[in-house]
Amino acid sequence: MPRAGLDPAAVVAAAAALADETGPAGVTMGLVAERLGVRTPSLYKHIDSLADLNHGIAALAMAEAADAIRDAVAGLSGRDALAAMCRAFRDYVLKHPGRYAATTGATATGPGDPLALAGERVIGSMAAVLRGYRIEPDQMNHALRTLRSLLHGFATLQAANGFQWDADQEVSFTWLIDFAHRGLMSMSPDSPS
Amino acid sequence: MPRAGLDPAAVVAAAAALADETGPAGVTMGLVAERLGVRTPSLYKHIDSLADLNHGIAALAMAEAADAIRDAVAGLSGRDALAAMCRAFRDYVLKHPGRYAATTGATATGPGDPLALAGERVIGSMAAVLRGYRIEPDQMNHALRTLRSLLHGFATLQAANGFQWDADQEVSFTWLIDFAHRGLMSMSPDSPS
DNA sequence: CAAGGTTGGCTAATACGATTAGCTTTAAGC
DNA sequence: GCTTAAAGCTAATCGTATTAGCCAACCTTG
Repeated sequence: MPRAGLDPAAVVAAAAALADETGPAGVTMGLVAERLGVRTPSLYKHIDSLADLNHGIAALAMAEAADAIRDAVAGLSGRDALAAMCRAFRDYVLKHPGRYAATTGATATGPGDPLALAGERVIGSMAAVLRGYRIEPDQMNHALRTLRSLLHGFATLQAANGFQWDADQEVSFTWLIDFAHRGLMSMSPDSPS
Repeated sequence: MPRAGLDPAAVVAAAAALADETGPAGVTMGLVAERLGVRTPSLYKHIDSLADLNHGIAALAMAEAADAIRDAVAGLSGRDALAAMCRAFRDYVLKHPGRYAATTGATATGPGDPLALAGERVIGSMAAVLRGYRIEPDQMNHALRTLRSLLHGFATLQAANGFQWDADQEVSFTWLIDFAHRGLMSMSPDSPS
């Protein structure tokens, strides 16, 4: 019996692809194994458990999202950077709804956890964008959380088809970006109360 | 063997309580049955499946959230209404993280689905609050989606302990409300671009 | 190149949770 | 007091995660 040449990253990658196709609940050890041309128990040579596999998918998704955002905002600033970041994040989640869904509920085990590190990279790119707005330094964390909430919320709701009625979601997202831009502008210290 | 006097609502209520205590993954037919003093198969006299039970939990959570928001904004308008609504929603999710988590991923089966109806009630209260801002009628849907995304995102991230660093989350939420208020104000048609 | 140990795959077995089948008793209505 | 639908039970089935233990394939080292 020839070897399949697997490693943890390959298993996680196959599971992530499966998650995107079937949804997070469709990620089963049997299906992942089948896709890799291997029997189910063999997966345990590379991952600890299904929970561990989901954690790996979440870390992969967060890292890919961080890359997408970093690339999107490179060379941009101000409102252009904000818009590019929002779209990059939203596009990533729409393109990979299953693996991003794995991040909801996944909790980092510690500061060195790849999931935590990837999350830090996302936050870092967001912070760079926010530097284009005149936010007081001691309010930066609040602004980051708010922005992250806005994007996470929109992306997950849209990915889950949570928006029932059918006004164009692309127009809504453009509206959201405008709203965020104006809100951030008005939070600068010399803006009227 | 005396009867337990169950009905679908009682089963869903017990499951929802369990979800809050153990997380959504902890909701198992066996545990729900045990909590109701009944054997597992008996639950199937009241619900169709575990998926059906989760759907019921989601509908319950959405209905309770709708009630909380309705009560919170009663008699208020403008910025006060916005703040009260945001806090009511956030507080509800923090108080019932498990059952609210059931709404992510639950999808309404049709227009008459209780989950859809409860969602409409939430949207309705949000729309009432937004009427205090001068939003163009054809942009109301965009504003609703944006507001919902913001709240859903913040509440779920906080409930999942997704905010790693430890700046006071209450202060962050106050900042978020201020941000939303200013953003909405500036989206009025006579505001500068 | 041959020996030996480590790794990655396999089959078989176990455990647990969801679900179904079919029986029995309760309780509600006539 | 009967009849009957509903609500509970036990027993059985099935799918999925996980573990145990075996064997072949690769890598190392002489």
